[in-house]
Amino acid sequence: MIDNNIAKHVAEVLKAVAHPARLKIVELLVPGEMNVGDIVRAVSEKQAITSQQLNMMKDKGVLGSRRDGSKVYYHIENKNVIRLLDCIYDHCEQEKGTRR
Amino acid sequence: MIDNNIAKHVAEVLKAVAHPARLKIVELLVPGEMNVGDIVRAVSEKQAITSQQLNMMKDKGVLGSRRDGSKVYYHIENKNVIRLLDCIYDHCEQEKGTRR
DNA sequence: TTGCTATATAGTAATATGCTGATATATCTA
DNA sequence: TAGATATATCAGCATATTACTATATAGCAA
Repeated sequence: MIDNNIAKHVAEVLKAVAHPARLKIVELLVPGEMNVGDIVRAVSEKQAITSQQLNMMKDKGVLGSRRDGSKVYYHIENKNVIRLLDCIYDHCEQEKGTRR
Repeated sequence: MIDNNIAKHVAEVLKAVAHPARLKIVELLVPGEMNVGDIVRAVSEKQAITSQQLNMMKDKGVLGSRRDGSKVYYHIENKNVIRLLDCIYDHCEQEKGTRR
C-alpha cells in the first residue's frame, strides 16, 4: 500500500486545488504566468482572498511566483496538477456524455 | 473559463479523496470491491471513522456499495479517480527522480 | 518626501471537518 | 427467540478552513 508520508503529501496537494476558486486560478495559469491583479479580475474575487489562496498554493508547492517591479507574477510550479486537471476535465466531459 | 457549477463539483470530488486514509481506501479498491471489515483491517483505522469515510465518498459519487448478507462491499463508482491517482502517483515517482 | 498602485497579512467570526465513544440497526446462526 | 457479527449513525469536541474587514508593506512616480 501507498506509503503514509506520500499519502499525506498527495492529500495536501489535492486539498490545495480542491476549491472552486483555486481550480479557476490554476486553470488561468495553465497557458502561462499571470500577475495578481489580473488574476483577481479574472476570477472576480476579492483581492485579499485571492492573495491568500495564491500564497496557500505556493506553500503547498503548486504555484511559484516572481516579482517584477510592483507586480507579482504567479505560475504553476507543480506541472503535474495540469495533468490532474486534464484527468478531471475529461471526467466531466464523460459525465456529460453518459449522464444517468 | 470553467463553469462555476462544474468547478464546485470537481472541487467536491477532489476534496472527497484529498485525505490520506481515503486515498488508501481508494487505492485498495482499484483491483476490485472489498467489504467494510476488510477495509478497516487494511487501513488500520477505527470502524466508525472508516464507515464515515466510505459513506462520505459514496455521497460524493466516488464509491458505490452493495450488500451481500451481513457484509457491505464498496467499489469505485467514479472510475476517473483511478486515472487521477495514476497521475498523482506518476507525479510522486517523478518527484523522487528529480529531487531538488 | 507624498501619494498612488500592487500585494500581503492580521484579526476575527462562521462554518466545516476529523475523530472519538457510545449506540443503533441489520443479518446471520443456533 | 437470543446472541454474535457487520455496519451505520449519533452527539460532542477539537481543530481546520473560509471569507471578511482593516491594515500593513513594497515599489513607483511626481
